[in-house]
Amino acid sequence: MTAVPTRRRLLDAAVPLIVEAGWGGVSTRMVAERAGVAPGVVHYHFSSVTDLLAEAGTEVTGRLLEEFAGGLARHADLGDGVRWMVAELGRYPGTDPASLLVAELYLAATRIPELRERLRGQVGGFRAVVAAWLRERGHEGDADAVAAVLAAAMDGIVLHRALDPALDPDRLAAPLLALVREGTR
Amino acid sequence: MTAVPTRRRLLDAAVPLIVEAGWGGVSTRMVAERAGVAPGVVHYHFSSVTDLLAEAGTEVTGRLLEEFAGGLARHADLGDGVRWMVAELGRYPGTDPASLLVAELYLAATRIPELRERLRGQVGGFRAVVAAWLRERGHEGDADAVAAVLAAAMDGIVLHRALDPALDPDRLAAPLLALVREGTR
DNA sequence: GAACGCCTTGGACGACTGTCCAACACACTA
DNA sequence: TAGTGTGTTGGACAGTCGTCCAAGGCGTTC
Repeated sequence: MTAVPTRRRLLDAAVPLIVEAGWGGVSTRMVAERAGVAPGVVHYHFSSVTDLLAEAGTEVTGRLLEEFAGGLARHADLGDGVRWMVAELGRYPGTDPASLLVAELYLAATRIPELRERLRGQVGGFRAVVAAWLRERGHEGDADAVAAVLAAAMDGIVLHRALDPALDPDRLAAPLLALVREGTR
Repeated sequence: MTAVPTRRRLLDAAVPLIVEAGWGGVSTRMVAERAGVAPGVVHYHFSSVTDLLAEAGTEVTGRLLEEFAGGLARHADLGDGVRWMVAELGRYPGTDPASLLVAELYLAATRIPELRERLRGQVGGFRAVVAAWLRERGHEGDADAVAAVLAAAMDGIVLHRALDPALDPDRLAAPLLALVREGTR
């Protein structure tokens, strides 16, 4: 059996802690304890706790966005794609770890320029992928704008679902379809 | 001149602090100092700092949503209303105090049930107002669903704009119009 | 075997935290 | 004038925080 490097274990321990305690609630000792190492080791591998959290967080969001973009690519039809997106929304009720992590990162990014830059790149890339997907499937309008609204709506829906679990994603499919269909013939 | 009651001053001091330091970063002494009172006074008027923040925050969000609903009511045409909404979005680049406060509250609500209930009520009420507005202006589809997507998209756009200031709200008007026009004849 | 670099340990440091409370100020009623 | 109640003060309390660092464990190289 190969031992997991300490640095890796710190990153893995940080992610669930951001979700449980919130960005500002994660302490050096918490991460160290969950990773099973001494407290001092955090500052050996990372310049600060914030640095560790930012790296651990964006690692996950990058993976999430890539998976999502990959799933979208598997759908040849605009309607199928949107319906798949709505089904995917069902997996993120807003109170699950992934949704909470993303929300924590968005918020922390407003205060940490370096984190904001990383997230901006990831989200911007995702928007570009969606826009390209729209164009390839026959969208002839302002695909960039539609992609931006679509991406923002997805995040917003997850956020609102966290407040109100009664908000049924399936019912939202029709309006989202209308959004995507605009500009096609 | 009438003196502002201490309780009121604490609430007023708490709001900008949530924005500056983040929900978890606001301390008893911070609020007291900014309000110009002794630290102990916080626990005389509120059962905890969290309680103070929740009350101060929802007071502001309630006012914001009411103003927004009122502004929407002034527009007789669906198109005019959406264009007004987009213009309104320009006032919330995501890094302004109001946007940040709302984001902080959304996130804190995932961990504080009582706050979640209050926010859920406010946002639910707002969705209902938008849905009614849609129906009165001739929307014959699932106005509740459209209102939900519209409200979520607004929040999502603010969030994304915080990451990427280059995201131009004006360009998003067309897709949002398509969203609202679905179901009208 | 000695010397080296990488990694880890566990505690020291000063600063800050939320909460609580005895003491006190002031306006009001009896 | 004495008494009561509301509001305020500033510090005590036990705890946690991020960061740093002397000390030591190892595997590799000379």
